[in-house]
Amino acid sequence: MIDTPVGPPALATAAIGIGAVERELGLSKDTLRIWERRYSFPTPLRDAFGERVYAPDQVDKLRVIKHLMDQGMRPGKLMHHSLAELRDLRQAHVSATGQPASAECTALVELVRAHRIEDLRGALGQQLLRHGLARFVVEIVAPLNQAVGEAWVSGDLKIFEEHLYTESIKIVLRGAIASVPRSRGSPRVLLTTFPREEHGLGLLMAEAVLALEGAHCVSLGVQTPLSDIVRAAVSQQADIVALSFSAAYAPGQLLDGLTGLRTALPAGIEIWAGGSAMTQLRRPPAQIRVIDSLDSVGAALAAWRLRSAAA
Amino acid sequence: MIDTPVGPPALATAAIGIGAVERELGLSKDTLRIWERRYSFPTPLRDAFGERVYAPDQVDKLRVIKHLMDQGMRPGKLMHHSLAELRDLRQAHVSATGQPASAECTALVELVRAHRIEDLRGALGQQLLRHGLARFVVEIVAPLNQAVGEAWVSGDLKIFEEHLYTESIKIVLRGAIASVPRSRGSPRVLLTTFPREEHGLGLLMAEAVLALEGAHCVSLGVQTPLSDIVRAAVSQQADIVALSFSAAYAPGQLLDGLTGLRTALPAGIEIWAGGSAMTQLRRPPAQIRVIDSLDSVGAALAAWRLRSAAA
DNA sequence: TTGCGTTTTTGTCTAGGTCAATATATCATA
DNA sequence: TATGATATATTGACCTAGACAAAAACGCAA
Repeated sequence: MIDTPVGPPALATAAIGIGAVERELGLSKDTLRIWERRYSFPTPLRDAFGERVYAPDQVDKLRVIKHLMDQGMRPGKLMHHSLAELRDLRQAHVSATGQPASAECTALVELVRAHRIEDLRGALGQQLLRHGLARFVVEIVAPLNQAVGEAWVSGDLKIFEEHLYTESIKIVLRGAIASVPRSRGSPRVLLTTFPREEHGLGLLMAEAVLALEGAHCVSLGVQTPLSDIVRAAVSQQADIVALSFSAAYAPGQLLDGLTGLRTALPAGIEIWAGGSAMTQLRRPPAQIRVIDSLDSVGAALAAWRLRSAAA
Repeated sequence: MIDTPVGPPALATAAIGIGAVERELGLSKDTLRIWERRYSFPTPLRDAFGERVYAPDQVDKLRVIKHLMDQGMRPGKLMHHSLAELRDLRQAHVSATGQPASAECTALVELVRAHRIEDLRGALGQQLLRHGLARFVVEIVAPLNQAVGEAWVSGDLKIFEEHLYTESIKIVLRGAIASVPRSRGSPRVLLTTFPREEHGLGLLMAEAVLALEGAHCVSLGVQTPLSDIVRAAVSQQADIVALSFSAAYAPGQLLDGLTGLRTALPAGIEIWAGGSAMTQLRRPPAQIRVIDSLDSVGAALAAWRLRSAAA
């Protein structure tokens, strides 16, 4: 049987409007227009009504630019490079900062690439059993996320493959969390993300580690407005509010949000913040516990319990 | 122990900028500005820099307006009414279209309101056992969603309470789905939502019913770009692509998206679309199966199997 | 190194205009 | 009385172009 090429040419090669780019890349219309004015990129064509129409390759380049900006680079430096040069830049950045992927990791990414999700879930479950939940999260899931994210930007993985991967991880983690005996213990931790932050995987990883360490977790899911985080923390008698920020989260909103939350939240409730956006912060705000890595959650919890016992 | 008023005055009463309103309500800046010009509402104050600042009560009114528009009403008719009048309008609309909430439903909403999420989860689990998964989804979860949504718009429930509710339902449903023996059966169904549609609860409900009926479900989670839906459907050898649209989904984008997807997708793969946005459509696009209610999923599946056997 | 002004960069906001798509109202026809 | 076509009104997405605060980078002193 011949593997007929079934790709959706009409969609994949179709040029798209400014609204579609905004939705797909998360770059506002204002931003797209002003880049065009300032940097002469992108250079969208115009349709019969004079409206901007972005070619697929420009969208690809914009995607890479967005990714590099999420890593802390600035648009002015990126805009004039070619797509190939940008890929090199990214490569250099990755090899400078990240550690090489483990063999297990590579094998799992291979399963994603082959769309063998049944096998992927099986393999994940196996790794979970082999390493235990804590090490599974820290040593397998975290680097795997990294690797899949990288592969996506370099075009090795399509979005749907990333979705398949994410869903699989979520299923495995949720299953594991559900099987941790539900402790009524302390501290009580409220987990959520700020508005605009729709990545819930980090949250789930944190919940897994916290639950395993005997904390009482209540998750609100993603995108809770600040005032509601406060209300929820009070009503649930939380000791800690745990927040997760992915790399794409705007640093300005992050700091404003955290300081605002700190002010609004009763002093007795701690704020723990983690995720890649936190590690890039030059100066984390006062009164916030930054969780650099899921490794350190256990220690942080132990410290909290000591403080709590002393008080 | 006295229940001290701990509300976050600084946050709750704070006026917000146009960008914040856009994020919170999903009304674009363009729309907010043009409403102001055309209808003299909203009437934001200006800060020291001449930028729009929306008072909390206007945001409330905008929220209700948005909700009524999602029900099919038009902005021009709504804008000049007071908040109280809008609430009456909504009430009238609800009593005209919806069926009254069952006793079980009311009791569960009460648990949400009281923030007794442990009890809520217990009660949900109990209902699940009592009714079985299919009837639980159709007779409990669906009306409950409705009731919670209504309560949120009328201000009876805060967002965080809705989040607590949603998370609880998701946990219960996911647990149930995981316990359905994973069939390698047919049809193979790919579940997801379009970009901009971030409500995954409907998807989960559909997955529960489908899985129970012996379909092989693969969920991509929410917000998959069209071209990736096509790629995923092909790579996973899906027979059916199932999509969910909440009330807020823009009808224009919905139709464009569905027809675009229909064109791009191989003819052998069916598209099933459900959710409240679908029921409001005057004329559903051709070649799309509209699922009016989760009730009808069983029948639709049976029909598919008949067609499939005949072919 | 750290801290503090200065300059550059950057994105969000302002205003008001255009226009296709959609919904509604009106009228004609079977 | 329905159905269908046509005119009119409504609506929001897009346009240009300018202003300006916040953030980052730079230079320099302690």
